[in-house]
Amino acid sequence: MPTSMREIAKMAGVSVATVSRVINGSPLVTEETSARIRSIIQDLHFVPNNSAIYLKHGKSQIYSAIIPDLNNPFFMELVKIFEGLLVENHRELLIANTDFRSSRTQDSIRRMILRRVDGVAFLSSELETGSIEALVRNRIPVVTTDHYRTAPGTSDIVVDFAGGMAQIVQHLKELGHTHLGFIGGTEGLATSRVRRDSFLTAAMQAGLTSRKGWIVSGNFKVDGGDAGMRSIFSGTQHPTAVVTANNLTAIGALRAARDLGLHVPQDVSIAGCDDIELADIVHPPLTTLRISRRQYAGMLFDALQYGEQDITRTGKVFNLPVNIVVRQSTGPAPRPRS
Amino acid sequence: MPTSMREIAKMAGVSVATVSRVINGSPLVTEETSARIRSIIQDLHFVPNNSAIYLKHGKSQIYSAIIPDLNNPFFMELVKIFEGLLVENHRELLIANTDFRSSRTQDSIRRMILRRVDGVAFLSSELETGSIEALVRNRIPVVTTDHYRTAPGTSDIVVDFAGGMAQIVQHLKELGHTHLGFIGGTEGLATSRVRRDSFLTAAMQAGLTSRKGWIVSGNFKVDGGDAGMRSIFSGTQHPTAVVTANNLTAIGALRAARDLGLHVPQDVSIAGCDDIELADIVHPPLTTLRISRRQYAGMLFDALQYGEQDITRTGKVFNLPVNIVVRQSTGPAPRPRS
DNA sequence: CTGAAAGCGCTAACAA
DNA sequence: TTGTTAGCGCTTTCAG
Repeated sequence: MPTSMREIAKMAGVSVATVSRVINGSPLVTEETSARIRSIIQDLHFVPNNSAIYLKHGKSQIYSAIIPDLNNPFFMELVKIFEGLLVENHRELLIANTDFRSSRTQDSIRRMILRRVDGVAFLSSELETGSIEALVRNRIPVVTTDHYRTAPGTSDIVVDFAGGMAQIVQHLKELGHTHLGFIGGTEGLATSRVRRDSFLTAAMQAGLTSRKGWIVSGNFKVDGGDAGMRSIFSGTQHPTAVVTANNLTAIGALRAARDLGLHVPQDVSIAGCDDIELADIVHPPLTTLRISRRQYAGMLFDALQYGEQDITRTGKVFNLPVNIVVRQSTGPAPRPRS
Repeated sequence: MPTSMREIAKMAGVSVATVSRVINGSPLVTEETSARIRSIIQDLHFVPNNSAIYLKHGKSQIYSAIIPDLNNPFFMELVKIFEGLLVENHRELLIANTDFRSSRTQDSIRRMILRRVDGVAFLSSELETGSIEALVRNRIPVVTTDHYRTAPGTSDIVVDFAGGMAQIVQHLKELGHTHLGFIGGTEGLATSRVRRDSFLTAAMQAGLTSRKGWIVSGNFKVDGGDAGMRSIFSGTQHPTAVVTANNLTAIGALRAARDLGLHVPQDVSIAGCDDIELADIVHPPLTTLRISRRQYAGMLFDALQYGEQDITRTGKVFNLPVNIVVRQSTGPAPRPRS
């Protein structure tokens, strides 16, 4: 049995209360007794039981992140930074991967309530509002991403895709592109719709054209980007630049382009979203929208803290800016071939 | 305040014990009372407090993984599978990223003891034995990787680099390569030494040659692979094939090769270790050693379970096989140019 | 400055 | 079949 405070109290010939005071640095203990107790704690490698402490205060000091796809480097970089931030703030991170499956999301939520975590960060938008209510009812604050709604105890982080897509389109326009394609995210997700609409709006405002067969859906993964690219290039007319909903999609598009004998960026330019470290590992390095993971993680934390202070208060909306990073997957538009 | 069993007991006009029985599916409750209680639980969305349960029987049902580099896709894939496995087995996963820093490892260990996790999986070998003892002393089982030692409560997973390197070297030999280079892991880590020694032994046994300047250290990251490759090719004589300590290193080597104007695999073959999904995203797709993440995760779990059963029992050694996956980064040896 | 005691939410004897 | 009760390890009044 791991040692308990009682045992060390007995050894020191004091009460558990005194031991507790020493551990918590209370000033009302003689330096002498304090020193004696501390040395015993050292000898026994005693570490207090956190669950008992929690049971006392009703806080677990654990936050949880519910993630759609841990294989996506963007999420893992985010998780890494978020974890670091939590540790700095004396909290722990519990992770739950949902594999894009709603059933696993539901299950994760239940587990988080069971664990009495102090907050839940959803890194995906694909969730029914009902699930969130169950958390808030249990006084667990929530922060969502691109959910486009707030509620008591529930904040939302909104990624500025409108601004980002405008930057990408502008960049492509300056390179002389006029015909653009777009490989979106998974059909049916709010975030997919916003990314696509942002792209379409930006293209329209820039006076660039696209057409039906050039706007396809993907799945936020490499194979979806690959398939999307092949679909776009299956017709007789092709765009000179393709924008994708995220970087994994762009990587797939890049691979398909190579297989189709297209040179990037000479024959076709490709631009992604969600900069990831790997973006400058693939060849050619990807032009992409960069979302600061640090800023994102900071917002997640702030939002959860805000909710913790008063769970009945309606959450805040955090705006997450994005910036284009130009690398080598975009270049001057080729002569139109059609 | 989240509802407690007492309140729902009061509402149902029964004792907390009965409520507890219903929740735990005890057969000794009238179907009638049981139904009434269940319906109240439903209405109030009551979820029992796990910390109290833990406090009762001394298990947190949480395992933790201590990871050197969450940015390494290999670890992330492993974490994802491990998390899935734990959830299936009614446990949760707490993660701690150490960024290869010993101080962060120490800190993580302390936190895990504080949390009274039921087991700790070290995904890196870089740790002092002392740290592990602190865990075992607190009755927390441990599993290490490539630590090459076991102790009470401490199992070890040994990756079969010897066999893997032999496969790689054999493959290169069949392609006609005779002069090999090697970019290792971080200087000073046991796992780096083993990978390098395995390579050297395999090369020697195959009768292939290497030389001092062709055996360099890296850091298990992309930049280390890049630097290592440049170092190897800075001399006047060059190997025709380079083996790396992991895939991130191989990706860096690939990038350096491209910058140096070397074609892969025409001018130089490159082979990695630790297959990761991204291995077939880079171009050319990497020839590499595949370590089954599923098998690895299963071993971690089994080892921890084994330790939980009897913490005083000396841990087991698990052997993790690896297999070469031939892709396109290796090819026939070019004519020797020296 | 220190101790006694209550209680956080739950489980598991032991009684009834 | 159900209730009573004693803790699990800790914090925190309230008394000394």
